[in-house]
Amino acid sequence: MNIGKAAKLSNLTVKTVRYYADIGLVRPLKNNSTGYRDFSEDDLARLQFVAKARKFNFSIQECEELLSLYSDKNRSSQEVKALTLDKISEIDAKLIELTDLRRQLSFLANNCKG
Amino acid sequence: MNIGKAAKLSNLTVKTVRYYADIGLVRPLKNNSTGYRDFSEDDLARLQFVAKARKFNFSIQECEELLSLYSDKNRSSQEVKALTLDKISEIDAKLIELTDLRRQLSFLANNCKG
DNA sequence: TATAAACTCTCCCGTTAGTGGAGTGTAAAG
DNA sequence: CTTTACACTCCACTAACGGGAGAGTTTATA
Repeated sequence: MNIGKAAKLSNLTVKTVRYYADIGLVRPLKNNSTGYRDFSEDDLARLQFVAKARKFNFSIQECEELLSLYSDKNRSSQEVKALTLDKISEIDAKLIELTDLRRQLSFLANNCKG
Repeated sequence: MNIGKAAKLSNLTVKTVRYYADIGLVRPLKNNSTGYRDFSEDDLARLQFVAKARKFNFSIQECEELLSLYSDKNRSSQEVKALTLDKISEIDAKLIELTDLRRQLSFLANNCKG
């Protein structure tokens, strides 16, 4: 699929998708005559995953680590599992903090006469 | 308190705190003779709040809006309440997405022989 | 079939939210 | 009293994009 469709389906801008292709986060085929990028379903899945993870300040490098869980055959499964569990506990910490942030704001809203 | 303590208590780096002071997010007093910044408890509270909110990609501008809920007397309380409720629903959306991200990773970990 | 609209490309500069380091002054501990 | 820790300014650099120019491509429409 073309970049516009890939962007739409992953909730990213065309600019961002192009950037991700430039840094090798996805590697779409390139049409030799037109130069248009051609994104596969796998590319799309990666984009969708990154779009989510980036929202929570996982850096692009961390996204790459997480993506490698899907595809990298060079890692031992112990290593993969350990890394995954690690990221899950990071997410759990974020969930707690986010809930706390919500509580703070709720408190504000409730104590507001408006 | 000095910048080092403020940084430690807010889980930010000294550099970041200095940056926040530069852009006026906090306005510590300045010792005339030494040039050292002097952070109040209120400054600290602001720093702690921003430290949390920034983790979830609220921009600095949004952080300022949220901080104004605490202190800005020029806003009507309706306006304040509306803004707060708005941010709370953003947080709720983030909570859902984050939970979904966790689910995806858990699935990976469970299906991993490691 | 012409042509306009919509999409794509590369290139380059701008922005946000910082980080790193040099060079220098200040405070505290031995 | 001097070493160590902490503070300051200033400048350059980074990550992760966004804006827009200038040019080619594809699709819809007249």
